[in-house]
Amino acid sequence: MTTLLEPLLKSSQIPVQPSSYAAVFKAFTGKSLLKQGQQLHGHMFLRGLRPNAFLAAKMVAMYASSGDITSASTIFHSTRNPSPLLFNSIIRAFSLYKLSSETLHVFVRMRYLCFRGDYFTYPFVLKSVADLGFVRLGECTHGSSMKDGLDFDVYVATSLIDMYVKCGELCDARRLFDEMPVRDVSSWNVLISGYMRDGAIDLARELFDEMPLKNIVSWTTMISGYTQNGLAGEALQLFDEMSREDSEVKPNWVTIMSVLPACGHSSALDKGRMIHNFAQEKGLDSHPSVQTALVGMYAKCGSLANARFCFDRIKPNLRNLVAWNTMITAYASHGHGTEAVRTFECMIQAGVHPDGITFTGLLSGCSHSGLVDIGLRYFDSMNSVYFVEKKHEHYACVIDLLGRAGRLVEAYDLISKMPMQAGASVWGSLLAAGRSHRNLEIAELAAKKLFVLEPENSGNYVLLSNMYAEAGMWEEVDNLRGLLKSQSVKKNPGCSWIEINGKAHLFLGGNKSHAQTARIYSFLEELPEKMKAVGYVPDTSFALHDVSEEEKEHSLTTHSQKLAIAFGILNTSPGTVLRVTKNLRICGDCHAAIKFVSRIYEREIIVRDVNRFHRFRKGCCSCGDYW
DNA sequence: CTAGGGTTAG
Repeated sequence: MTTLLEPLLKSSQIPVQPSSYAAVFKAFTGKSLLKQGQQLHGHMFLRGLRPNAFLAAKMVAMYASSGDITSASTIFHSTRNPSPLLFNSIIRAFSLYKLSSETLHVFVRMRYLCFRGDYFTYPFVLKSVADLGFVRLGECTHGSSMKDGLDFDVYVATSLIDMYVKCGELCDARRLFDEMPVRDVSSWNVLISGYMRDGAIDLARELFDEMPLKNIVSWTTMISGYTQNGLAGEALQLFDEMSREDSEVKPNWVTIMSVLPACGHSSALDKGRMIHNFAQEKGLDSHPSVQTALVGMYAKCGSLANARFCFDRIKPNLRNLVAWNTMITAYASHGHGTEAVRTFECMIQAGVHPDGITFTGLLSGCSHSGLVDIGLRYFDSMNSVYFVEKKHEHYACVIDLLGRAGRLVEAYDLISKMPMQAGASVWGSLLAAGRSHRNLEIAELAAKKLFVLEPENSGNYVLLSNMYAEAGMWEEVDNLRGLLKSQSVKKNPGCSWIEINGKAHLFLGGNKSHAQTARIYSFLEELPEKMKAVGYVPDTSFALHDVSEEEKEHSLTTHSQKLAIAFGILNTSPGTVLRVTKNLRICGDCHAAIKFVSRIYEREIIVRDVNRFHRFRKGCCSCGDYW
């Protein structure tokens, strides 16, 4: 491009026609040639040429595409007779920079000057409206597009649907879609995405099945929609379907990035590895966002080493906030607090500014590793050093930090000093702390708040009930059970799953429907004796039943967690690492039992519960019994 | 010119 500029600057017959300049500005647009553009601008200025509206439009486009929105804005504002083209250029520029209110401001002025919007104007204006989420404004814009006779233009109508979707007006979006005379793949995609974001999975699926032509975005929208609605299985199924050889669409990097969290969610390590290999083969693994998604996938599948490996493969200058956050959270969930802290400091060194998510990761990392004072210091520095607002979730982390360490009074004190109303996560942390430090008074206090805040959460009743049971307070246990019934709380059934050779095997507590039930149960029946021989004492306080000690012990042996581990030991060769995932928090008895199992059978067992990872080796757990 | 996106405590 410089070749275009040099002769122009040196030539004795320097162009005087604004249109010549305009042509060169246009040539510079979209090629990050800011320096050359500025040079040309300066040259023009020295020649005393004031840009007309047409030239200004080209300059705006050049500056906007080169990252200098300020200059673009200045040029727009200093042009005296703006044309519709100039308005379109600046509207496009502001909208791309997410300067939504500026976009609308300019659009209003454009209307005031009685210029018609065209199909280059409305999509950008509507995008800004969508970003702001102002339905009323959207309706006005809709009306305006009708007046200009463009409301059924494919682009404009699709943008209108997207706007209604993003403002939460799904019905209006649907009506418009149904009325459209001509639809585009994008029109379908916009609505599908809207339904998915609204959790209307079935409606999304219906449209997807119905649409005449699907492109890669349609497929990816469905996959990420399933993932975000917690339907990992459906996401993976759809991914497989579209990856078949005869499929007319091919996954791209966005698809890969969208499907990886589904592997993470279901702890499908083998599946995740397969997708990683697939991405490598197709050259789709070089994008930093894909690499970040890989870090998250490996971390959630229990493979911290692979997570770190993928993180290191991201080019240092491309490690953005999300990448750092993912790595910090990975260490935190695996109980590697010191590493989380070290990673945080590296991030600061690298000049990346932390956000709220960084601190939830960092603080929970400190919490899981007992780094109480370090955590408290970071909490204090959030506002003052890093200018990150302390939000409710950060208080929840710090209450957890103090609570785990047994500093219950301080934790309670902090709750009373919170600048906002303490919610369920804060009281939940306190309840857990009361439980693990056997402080019935604190636990009762927290539980009472929780019964009001989230009456449907069975976990709270179970936790308190277990504490009553442990203290032999059977009357209170009965009362709680009554309360549980009257509130018609559904007990969230515990389940665990293990992946063997790429296939997931799911176990429910006490369930006997698995094909190998007999083997599993006989394995588990022999287990207590073996464990008792090396010093195990069952902790029956984790069984929520007012029954004899013997029976309690039995129901413990069939916790889903133990079924999955028994199945794993029976179906893998000696020495294979077992990875088990549980939908609830791991119970104390299972935790103790797995420690023994890891020793007796010489296995490394990695357990992921709702909160974190436990890595059992040689009779010890990575959490140091601190969870 | 419109559509799909990786990180969030307990």
